[in-house]
Amino acid sequence: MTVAEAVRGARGSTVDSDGTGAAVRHEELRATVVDWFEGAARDLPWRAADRTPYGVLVSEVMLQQTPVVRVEPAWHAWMEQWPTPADLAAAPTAEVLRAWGRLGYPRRALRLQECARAVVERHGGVVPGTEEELRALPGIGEYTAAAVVAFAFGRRSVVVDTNVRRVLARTVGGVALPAPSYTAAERAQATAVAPESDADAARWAAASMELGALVCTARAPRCGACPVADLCAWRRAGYPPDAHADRRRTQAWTGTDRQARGRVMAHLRQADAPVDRAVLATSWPDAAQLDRAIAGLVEDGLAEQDEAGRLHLPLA
DNA sequence: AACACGGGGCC
DNA sequence: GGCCCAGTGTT
Repeated sequence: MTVAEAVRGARGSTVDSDGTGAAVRHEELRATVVDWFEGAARDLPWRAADRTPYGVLVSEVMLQQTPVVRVEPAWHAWMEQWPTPADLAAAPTAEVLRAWGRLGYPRRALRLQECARAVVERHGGVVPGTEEELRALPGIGEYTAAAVVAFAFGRRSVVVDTNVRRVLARTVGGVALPAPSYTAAERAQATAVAPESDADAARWAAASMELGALVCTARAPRCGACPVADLCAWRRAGYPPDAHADRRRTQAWTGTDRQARGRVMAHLRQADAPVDRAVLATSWPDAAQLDRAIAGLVEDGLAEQDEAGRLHLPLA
């Protein structure tokens, strides 16, 4: 008998302290999703038995807004080149930015190296295991701190990423999608659903994320393959449509300052010597926009100018 | 609370 | 061509 079956069998006798049935539903939801995860979990390298907290941390930072399929090869190369925080801390920043490649949001790479340097300086090169210490590191926010605590250390935390938000919005909230930005109410809901024990909380975190990534997807949810379809509030309500569809704005891309920044970074990554602004101008037609991009990159520490005004990636 | 911040793949 | 992705830091 699986855990979920045991829970379902015991449902009639389960104490329902608040009279709403919420405790029972949470328990059944968790147990069913965790059971499903046992057989459905992807075999990702940062989940391997020989994983390190540093490897988990690197994967989490790379996964901030970048899909798994694009992170996996970059993660392998990164871990081979810099297996420990001390290795990353000692690397030339230009190499770090080149290894980051086209993962996007290169400031994350900068912060990841700053993070490694902080780990060396503050924690003797050992990734800390509490949310408070992790949150104090560059590039580590609420989500990543919770994820490292759960996935690297197996301790309780409330891990809420875009997948978990969607799973809870649907199964518990009964709506198609969560609000455009993360709300305090969602945090409270996620906290209420999270199991008490370290091991159960860590399993639920991984399993609920995986359900959102593989089944309860944003675009075309595979409800026919969902282990919790029969207790999903959204399904029970008849799949009402997204109520904030009008408030979701799509990010412009073509012709934007962001694209100009990306173009300059791509040029600097492949250059083996400082690049003159006139050369960069051949790859971006709008001079004012190019100047803004360059100024922004220098401001962010992603590029530097030599005495002749040529651009290059930060050396150290 | 609202913005800025990459890039690629899929419908 | 719009939408989405294991978010964070700043204003």
